Amino acid sequence: MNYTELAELLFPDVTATPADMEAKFPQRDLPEGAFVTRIGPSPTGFIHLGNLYNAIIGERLAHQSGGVFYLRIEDTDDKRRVDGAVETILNAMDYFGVHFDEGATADGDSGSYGPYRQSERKAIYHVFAKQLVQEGKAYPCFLTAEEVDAIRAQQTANKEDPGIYGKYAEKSRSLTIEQISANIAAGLPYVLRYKAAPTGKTICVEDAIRGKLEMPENGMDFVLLKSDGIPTYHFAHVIDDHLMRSTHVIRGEEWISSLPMHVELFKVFGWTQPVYCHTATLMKLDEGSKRKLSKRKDPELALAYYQQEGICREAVWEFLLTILNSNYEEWRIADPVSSYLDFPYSLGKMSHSGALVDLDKMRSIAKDVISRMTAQEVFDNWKEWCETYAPDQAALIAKYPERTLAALNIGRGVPKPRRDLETWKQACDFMAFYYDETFADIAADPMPEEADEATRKTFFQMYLDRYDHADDSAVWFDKVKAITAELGFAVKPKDYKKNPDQFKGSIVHITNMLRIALTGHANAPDIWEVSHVLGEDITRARLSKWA
RNA sequence: GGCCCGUUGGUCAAGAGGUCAAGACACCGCCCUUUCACGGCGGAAUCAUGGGUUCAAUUCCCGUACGGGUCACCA
Repeated sequence: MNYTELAELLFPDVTATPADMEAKFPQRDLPEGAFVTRIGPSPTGFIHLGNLYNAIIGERLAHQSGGVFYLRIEDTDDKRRVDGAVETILNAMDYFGVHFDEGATADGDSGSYGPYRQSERKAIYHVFAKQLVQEGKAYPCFLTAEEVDAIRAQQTANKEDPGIYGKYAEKSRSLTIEQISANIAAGLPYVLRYKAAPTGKTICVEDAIRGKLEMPENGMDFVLLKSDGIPTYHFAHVIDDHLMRSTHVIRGEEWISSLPMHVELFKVFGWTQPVYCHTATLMKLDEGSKRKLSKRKDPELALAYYQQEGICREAVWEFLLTILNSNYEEWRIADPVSSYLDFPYSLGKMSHSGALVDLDKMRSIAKDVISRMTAQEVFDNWKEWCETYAPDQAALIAKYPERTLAALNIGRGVPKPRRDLETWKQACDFMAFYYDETFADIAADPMPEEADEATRKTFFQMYLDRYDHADDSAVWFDKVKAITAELGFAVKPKDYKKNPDQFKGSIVHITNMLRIALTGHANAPDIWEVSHVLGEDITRARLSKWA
């Protein structure tokens, strides 16, 4: 077989050479130790936590080292392509603050190693496919889907490894150039397969996360180019990451089993392999056992979920960082003010096993994140979220901007800020009592039983009689204490606890009544502060209902 | 089924051949407190399992179980 002739027959239009490609996409001029990383999502219209998880690793490694982080769209599968999916990816990454130095954009590319959509790189792949054919390392295969299925069925029946290899590849491998030529002339579709030459050895790859990975070398005549001339993931990955000069390939552990194919291709091309970083799968606790997060069953897998719930981007980042690097939490405790971007992320601290996505923990982190913001930051972020997801709330915020800001300021800016707010969605519920429009809808907590109805009425009358909106917090509280004593309640909760028979209740119950009347909740911020945010009219109106 | 990856409390996890096996979230109790929150103190709770190697193994090796992945002209 004359391979040069075959290569010309298969790729008559390809005139560029691998050397041309090397020249066109030269080594990057980057400082020593700079990482070049990427994410390569498929535009299926669904972008999930795992995408963000890997994106954060790549982004951190690249940007911490003065390297490059880029976006490549892996759209080699026509059937799964969804219109607008690239925008979805871009929007989600932007929302979560993941920025690319180069790569696909909504309507094109930015950067000099493109195109960054695999569907637009056909000519590049064909240069290397042609090279492989020329060297006798790839060949056309005219097997139909039915024939391949039949082979697999037979292999399964014989308990053999499925696939096209060895004797099962013989039929295609032994085609003469005349037969191939005739087939092509007849318009028969074919794929280009890699011609495996297994030696029975074991390959060994040093994974940056997992350490040494050992497995049998590739023995399959796997597909390089599909019948439409578009490459499979395997071929595209090797060509792209080489030509785009990726130094590190960060991808999910589901790729470990195809590593032999990739290693083989890097070897036959004579290229140095990037460093592989295979990440653990994100898991979920379901009925007591761990399982992979599922697109169908687990809404929290989709990034859109976090946007809809209003979990702020920093919280998602910090949560992911805590499961990404085991020392992140300690770092954060030691340094509660710095941005998470200041954390020195490292591959060595990554876990090998699948982390469970614990929404409780994420909420706890979200509380911390929001508690560290200024009132104005909370105001802006919350309002922005409401504008898309809660228009009624957005209208209220717009109607009462000062009151809202003042409310958000309660217990904030102090060393130990309140942690009332966890998500923007939850903020709508929490903040409802600040607006008469939504206060009415709150299912109020029950008044404490320690005060019977008569006592309660008396209390509110006394309170309103003596209430002076101008009182400062100390004067105001002295009045509360005076009423408490007059009504036969203990001013110090401890006294009531020690001698429950001597008192009707304690000041706890008194303030509870106030709080519930004012906010509907037994759990709410400081009463004096709330009163002053609401203003005298609203305060008196709400309390009068109980007098 | 073959090949591969993994397994430290409920969860995230640190850890080293000899430790009282960190820390965080959640939980429970107490304290502080005008509620809540915050904070403080304390508690319960873990090395999947069976064999080796070793003076000593949760840590190293082998097997088993369990979980996961993968075996496409999908990524």
